[in-house]
Parts: sequence; C-alpha cells; structure tokens
Amino acid sequence: MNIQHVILGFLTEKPMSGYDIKQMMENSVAYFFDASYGAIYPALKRMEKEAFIEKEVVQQEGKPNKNLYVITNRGKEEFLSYMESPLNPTLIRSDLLIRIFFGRYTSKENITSWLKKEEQKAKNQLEHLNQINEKYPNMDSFKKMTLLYGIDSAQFTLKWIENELAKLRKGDE
Amino acid sequence: MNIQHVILGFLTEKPMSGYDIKQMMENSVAYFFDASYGAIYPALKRMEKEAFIEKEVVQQEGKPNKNLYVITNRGKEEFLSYMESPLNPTLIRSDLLIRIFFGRYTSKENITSWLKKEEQKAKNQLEHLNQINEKYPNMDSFKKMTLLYGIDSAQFTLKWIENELAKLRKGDE
DNA sequence: CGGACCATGTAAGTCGTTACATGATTGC
DNA sequence: GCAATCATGTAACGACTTACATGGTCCG
Repeated sequence: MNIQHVILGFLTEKPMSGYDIKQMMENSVAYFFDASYGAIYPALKRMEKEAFIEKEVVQQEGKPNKNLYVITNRGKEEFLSYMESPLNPTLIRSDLLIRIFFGRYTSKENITSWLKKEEQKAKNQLEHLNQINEKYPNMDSFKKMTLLYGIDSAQFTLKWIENELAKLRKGDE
Repeated sequence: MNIQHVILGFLTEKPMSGYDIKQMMENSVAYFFDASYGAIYPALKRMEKEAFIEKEVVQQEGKPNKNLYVITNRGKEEFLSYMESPLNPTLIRSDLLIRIFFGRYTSKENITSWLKKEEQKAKNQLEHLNQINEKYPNMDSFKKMTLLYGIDSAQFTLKWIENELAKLRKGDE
C-alpha cells in the first residue's frame, strides 16, 4: 500500500482536488495513514500520466481555481487490484516508547512531560473522532468500523497514560 | 528520532555487534520500532566515522568474526542530547485499516481473511512478549513499562478483531 | 544433506518529508 | 492589518527497504 492506492480509494467515491483529499484524510484516516501535500500533489501528477485519473479545472468565485481529479476505468482497476493484493504489515514508529524504553537515562520530569503531551493528543483525537461520528451518521459500516477502532484505541492509550502517570507520582512519595 | 539514536541507546547499555543489535531489537522494541540490517550496518559505519562509537574486532571459535561496537563519550553525549530533544509524533501506517475503510469495494471473505491474519499475528506477539516477560524478571521498570504496554495493546487488538469477526459472521445469517 | 543460525556488507531504488514559493479572500 | 483558509506546486534531501553477495558452523 502507498499513497496512490489511498488516493484512488477516495477518488472512487467522488472527484476531488489534492486539497480536498488532504482535508478528507485529516477527517478520516489520519490516525492510521498520514500524507503531506508534498506527497499528494506529485502522486496526482504521476497518476494522471499513467491515466489512472483525469484532471478537470474548475473555476471558483472568491477562491483559487481547483484541479478536480476524476478516476478512470484504468484507475478503478488499479484500485481493485490493490484491494486483492497481499496485506502489508502495520508500521509503527513511536518516539515516546523508545524514550520510555531508555527512560533510565533521563529525568522523571521529562518522562512525565512526554506522557502529558501524549495524553493531550489522545484527548484531542478522541474529541475529534467523536465529533466526526456525530456529524456523519450515514457513514457506511466499514468506515464506522475504523472510526470506532480509532475511538477505542484512543481511549485505551488514554487509560494507559493515566495509569503510568499515577505510577510515576507514587514513586515520588 | 532515527535509527542512530536507538542504536546509541543499546550501545549505552553494553558493547554489541550489528547482529546483536538486530536480535536485541527483535526481543524488545520491534513492536514499536523496527530496523533492517540494511539500515543498521550503514548506520554503524556512519557513527564510527563521526566518533560516536568505536569498533573492536572479536575472534570467535566456530563462528564468523564479530565487529563489537563500543560507545564513546561523544556518542553518549549525542544520545543524552537526543533524550532532551523535543518528542516526535508517533507514526502509524496500517494497510489493514485502510482496506477496511474502503471495505465496500471488496468481499467479506477478503476482510475476514485479513482480520484472521492480523489475529494470528497479535496472538504470536502476545505469546512472544509474555515469554520475554518471564525470561527477564530483572528488567528495569522502564523496559517493563514498554513491555506491558505491548502486552496490553496486543490484547486490545485481539479483542477488537474478535469482536469484528463476530459482527461479520452475524451479517451472514 | 538441507535448513537454520551466525555474521557483514553494498547498491539501487522507493518513498516520503520539509522547506520554499506564490497569491487571493474572508473574518476578526 | 493579520491570521486563517483555500489552493498548487517543486527541489533538496533523508531515510530507509529489498535484493544481492558471501561463507562458515551446527544439528537432525
């Protein structure tokens, strides 16, 4: 899986611009797949060359022009073929856990502050996902499935952090 | 954070070879930080040039020679400075969740098989971490903290998968 | 005798990030 | 007037992964 497949997935649902795609990702898959504009725009160009998608320039009032991309039949085939290809393993890279792993080489204050930062992030994440859940009640069952995973895992993370923070405070007594 | 910092962390604890480092990672941080030999060996060379580490060739009987790397004071400083630097966000890239997100474009059989594969992985992971936990009772509290996180999160994943598999089976009735 | 483990390394290619560059409009 | 939002794009660089290359020992 790479960014091309994810973009093709979104364009299968409806035509979008690079900007739209980025917004869409932020509101849906960002917590398990993230991409920057520097990755999205070149990918769209590549895919246009390969005839997976077609560009349509849309004039807008009071806003810059927009490059709307429409998926072609070739693009749909490519996407469906990805959906049949072997599953790739999940990639995780956590600076927080690496630092805790080597925690004896730093101060308790540092560890506490890292945990608190992560706690805040998890809280924001949870709030964000709950809002999405309320705002779009007609999501299909698969999108709902990943959304609920996001909510549950944010809650799991939150509980873990709170528990560890409590342990660290106990160690101070 | 990059591979250099993680290697310096391990070498702070004791001298090791590239091969040792890879084994060590597999038994400790692999579920939140992974690295291939193709990343480890070049990193060791770079760090030797930068005088963060020093090489010591060790003759072995019945085994190939080993390049044991020892951390220098400069290397220790570099590592400690990393431990004081701003925390980087966690990176997650899940092919499974992307495919479920776009699940309406594939078959239930596919989704079920992906979930079962992931279930098996989580079970193996859980068993592996439990073995590590029993095998090394004298881990410092920080290493134990990350290990228990690994165990808890594997259990969380497992429960989620089992729940989703049950839902999919219900949908068949 | 074959597979697993021990052990090191390189080269080509992939895939991405960050920073830079530009510029209009809307709302406070 | 300033920040945020809308909108697109490139260039330099970083940081890997995969595949290739090599070869010895141990165990069943």
